[in-house]
Amino acid sequence: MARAATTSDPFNAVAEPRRRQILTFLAGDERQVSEIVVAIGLDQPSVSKHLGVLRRVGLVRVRRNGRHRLYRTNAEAIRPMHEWTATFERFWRHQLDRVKERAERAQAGIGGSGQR
Amino acid sequence: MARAATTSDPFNAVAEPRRRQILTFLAGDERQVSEIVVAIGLDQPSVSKHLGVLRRVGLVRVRRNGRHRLYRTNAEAIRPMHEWTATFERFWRHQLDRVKERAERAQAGIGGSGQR
DNA sequence: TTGACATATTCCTATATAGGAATGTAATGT
DNA sequence: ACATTACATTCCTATATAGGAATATGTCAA
Repeated sequence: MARAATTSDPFNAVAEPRRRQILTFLAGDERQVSEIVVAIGLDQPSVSKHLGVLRRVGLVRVRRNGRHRLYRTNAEAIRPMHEWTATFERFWRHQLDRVKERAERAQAGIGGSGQR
Repeated sequence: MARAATTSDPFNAVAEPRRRQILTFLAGDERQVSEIVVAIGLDQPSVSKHLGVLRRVGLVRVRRNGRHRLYRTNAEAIRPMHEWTATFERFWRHQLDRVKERAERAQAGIGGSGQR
């Protein structure tokens, strides 16, 4: 089997760095495609294709205005990823505590466990 | 250009649902590969390959114990993703506020803006 | 209608999988 | 040494890009 489609879910869509850039750029205000092209530094067709992927998974919303299309990040769609990563928060806090403890033991001259 | 390697960064590594499952499973305790195989329901070689990807991007740590290898999630490596998604938190709060406002206006019988 | 502008879509190709099958390798018991 | 257990790695194939080039579509202006 090949890798899952970039349009299968937000996790796959944001795996591409350019798309993360675009989402950041579109987080605050609506922008037209030509502005995104300038900001990201990719050619227009590539930007449109990335926007297509982001739109299919609901990470951006579009609105037409004359010949322009105004895109904006749909932050709500990022929330599930935030929540998934949040489930690990208590674990990285624990890890930091263990590092701190180890440093304190070293300070006290007790010596390390030697676990590589 | 093809898609970036799954080993290029954590974002690409967690795009695969099975790898997210594995990270969740390994978040609390060390587990040996055979336990992961049972828990995830994939065959052993596939699990080993996923673990290899996760290891290369630093999302898991391994330790040998006799013939077993004990894997554990390295939560610290998930933190950058948590922080990236967190930059959108204020925007989804705004969105929720706007939805709420709209609902309140509708309740008051003022009517919507009609913006589709 | 014709032209210009803004954006989307199609075609093409090199690349990177994900999983299945088969095999390689390290550690332990006898 | 040999069988066994526990994993990792290699080989194979169908699939899905990402970007570049070219083209199509949609909108407004005269």
